[in-house]
Amino acid sequence: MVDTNILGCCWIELPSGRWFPRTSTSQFSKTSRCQLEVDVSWQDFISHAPEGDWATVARFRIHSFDIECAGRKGIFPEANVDPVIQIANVIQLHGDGDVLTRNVFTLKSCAPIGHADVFCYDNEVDLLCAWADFVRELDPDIFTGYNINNFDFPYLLERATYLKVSNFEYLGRLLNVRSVIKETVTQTKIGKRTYKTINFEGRVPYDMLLVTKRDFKLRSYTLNSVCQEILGEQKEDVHYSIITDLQNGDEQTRRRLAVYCLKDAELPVRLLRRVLSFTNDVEMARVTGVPITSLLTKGEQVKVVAQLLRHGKQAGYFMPSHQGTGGADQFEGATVIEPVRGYYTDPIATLDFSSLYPSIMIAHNLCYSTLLKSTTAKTKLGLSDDQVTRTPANCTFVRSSVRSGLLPQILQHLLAARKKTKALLKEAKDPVLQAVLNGRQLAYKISANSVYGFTGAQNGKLPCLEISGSVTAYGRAMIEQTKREVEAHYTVANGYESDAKVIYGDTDSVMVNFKVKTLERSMELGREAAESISTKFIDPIRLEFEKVYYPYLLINKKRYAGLYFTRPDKYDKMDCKGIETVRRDNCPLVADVIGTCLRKLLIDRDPGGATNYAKQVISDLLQNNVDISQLVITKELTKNDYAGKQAHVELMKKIKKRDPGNAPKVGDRIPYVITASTKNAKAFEKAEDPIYVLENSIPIDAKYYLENQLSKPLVRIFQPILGDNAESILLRGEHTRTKTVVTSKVGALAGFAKKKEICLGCKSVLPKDRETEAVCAYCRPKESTIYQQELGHHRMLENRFSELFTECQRCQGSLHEEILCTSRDCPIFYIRKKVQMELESSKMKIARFGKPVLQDDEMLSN
DNA sequence: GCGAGATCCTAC
DNA sequence: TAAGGTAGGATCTCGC
Repeated sequence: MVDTNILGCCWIELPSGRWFPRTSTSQFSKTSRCQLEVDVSWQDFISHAPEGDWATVARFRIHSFDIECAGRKGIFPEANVDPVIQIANVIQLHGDGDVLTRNVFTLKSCAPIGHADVFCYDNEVDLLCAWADFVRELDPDIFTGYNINNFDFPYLLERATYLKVSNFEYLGRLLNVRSVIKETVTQTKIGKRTYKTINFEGRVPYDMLLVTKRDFKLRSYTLNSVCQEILGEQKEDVHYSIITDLQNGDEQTRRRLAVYCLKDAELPVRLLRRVLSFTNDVEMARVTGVPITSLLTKGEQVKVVAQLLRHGKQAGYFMPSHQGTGGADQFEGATVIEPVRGYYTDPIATLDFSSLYPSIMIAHNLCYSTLLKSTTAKTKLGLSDDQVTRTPANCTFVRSSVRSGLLPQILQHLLAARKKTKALLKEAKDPVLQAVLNGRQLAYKISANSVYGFTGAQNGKLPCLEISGSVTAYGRAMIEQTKREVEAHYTVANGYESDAKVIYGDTDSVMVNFKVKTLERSMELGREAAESISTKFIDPIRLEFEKVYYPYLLINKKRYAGLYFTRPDKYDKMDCKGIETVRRDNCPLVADVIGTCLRKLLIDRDPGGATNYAKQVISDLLQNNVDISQLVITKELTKNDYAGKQAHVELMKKIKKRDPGNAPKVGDRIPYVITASTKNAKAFEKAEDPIYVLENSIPIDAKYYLENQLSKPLVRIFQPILGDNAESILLRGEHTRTKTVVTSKVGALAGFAKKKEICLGCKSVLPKDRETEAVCAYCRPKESTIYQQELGHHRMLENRFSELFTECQRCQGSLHEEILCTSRDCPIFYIRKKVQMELESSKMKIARFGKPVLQDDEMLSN
């Protein structure tokens, strides 16, 4: 055996020519082989299905369910105390439009439901037993629901164990194998976290909460909010404290609960049908060779490891088991070209390296198995200069003529497979097949891109900073070279109309101002430049012309907006990068205003209209005419211990005391609004739960929203267009005068402040002895007219309220029941609440006019 | 008032 | 044995 460990980081060459890990045999059998075995076990029966066999995917049986438990006030349900009272089930075949079955298992009687079977049980043990039997008989391929991994499944299993329900836990397809909760406690730098995993041999738990969190960037991830965003429909949101009351009522209130529960089981199925994520995940599982569940519960690493194992085995390699060094040295990343900030009314062409990092790794044969670790390795192995490559990061790799690396092979396979899939996609007619192929080509792309990250993951399975550092170093050199080539070639001296200028670039792209007037010419030059510069790089590195921005607003590094053209005749979209419109850490008001202003500026090219609009919004804001749902800021709670004080963290602590059952946990996004308070109060002291604010009429700090939320983003987008007086135009003017704020029901002063009654006609303060009257002496002659006005206003509010009420009833699917919904994601909820308050106050105003006088016809009719 | 540091979220 | 990476803007708190 020849030890050549200088070649490669930890590989040993055996006489047979095969490559084995340097780790001992015992370690190998404990880790690598285990992984290989798991890799081809039953778990990914789907991922090993033949690649062309997409039709089988469409017939998987999906079982979606949702449980309700009777919790206690202020306490999150605990499985050894609070009973499971209902389980709703919805069954569907994947790819089918129609639901096969709907049913609900209830504790105690429940009135019949038109569209679902109802099974009632007198005791909980029978209910759970029957449900488990139902699952086994149904024999689903896929379990789904919303938050089933972290709530419904663990709760059911814990509850069944507590109640000693016999045989409940046999929920998988293997006889005699129980589904058990495995808890792993991990200590990260973020804090202590426990993960729960449950085995269901032969079935795939596919939690839609995990899917939406992974695939969509949303302000809120409640089922309600997600459905609103993705399906465009709301569901009612019943506060957990009401559920117990409904259960303790009669068969009608339990039916009410069952309908609610059924909806929660049905929505995940609809989500699944809409987002096609399962199809994509099946493809991803096939491409990478990872069980589908891992795609939701684990990170990017497992995919790369699985591919390394699969391809490595084929090529005769074994993967070494790496001991995490916990190293913390960072390596240098990509270059971001210093932007030439401004508003461009010339077309700006964008050139991109496609799949930059994968193509670098292929082009330079960067791999664990081609790295020369020591400086003497080259001479020791007798390699000549043209057999090795020295990277800009000062690392040496052997060329593919000596040995072709494993990573480049994997990447080539992925890129070639993607190309093939895209060609098939072009010819595909069937929409299901199109979706499958699109998912597959996407999986190939994502897979290829995560290989680089894997080599740079220091706490990962097999980090190799020589590779990742070299990749980024090549990238930096390439973007610089591209910039130089463009600016050197496209000059007046070379016969072009102007000297081209690279105004910005990030990692793998350059934005070029060719200083030409038309889209056509810019595209033509862009294509030409991409073509000619590509020839200066090694295969398969390619620079491509992708799009033209016209006009283009370049605010800062990683912050810009522009109209995106791929053809000269019509823009594809307005593209915003890094600007408030795409960020979730501000309130919707800011995102909407900035979005609208940008559209007015870039699409309509109407700066006047944009400023007027912005001024109007500022005026509305200061006059409290902006709906509270527009002012809700959400931020993610990312850890348990924070160094400094922050609004969302302090609010979380407040809610924990007030309503512990509803307290947010790490990983949740916390919604809050900023309320008016003492003058120099910090923002974290003024943050409050939007619903609490609404229910207690706490005034909003409009000034905060103007000064700390709206003003800077507005100035940033207007300044490049209007110049330095943008700020004075927008923020100082008649429209910024403030109106008095509504008084609060809570707070230190609320008990002392005595509201002075004013005349409903001229708004003058009424003298003390006439406070109960509606108008002052001066307005007395006009009293009838003023009354009519108030009445008209009151009626308008009544109509508005009844419209909103009907809308909520429609949402909850019933027109003759009380509305229980308190969804903090629903704008209608906020408006309904607000109109209700206004209606109350209007009623009181009208009462001040006294009893209607009978002679008045108008009043008689009321 | 200013700068450092923490934090969030995004671009690539 | 849980975990792709770095660059970077914006905002807020806190200490000076």
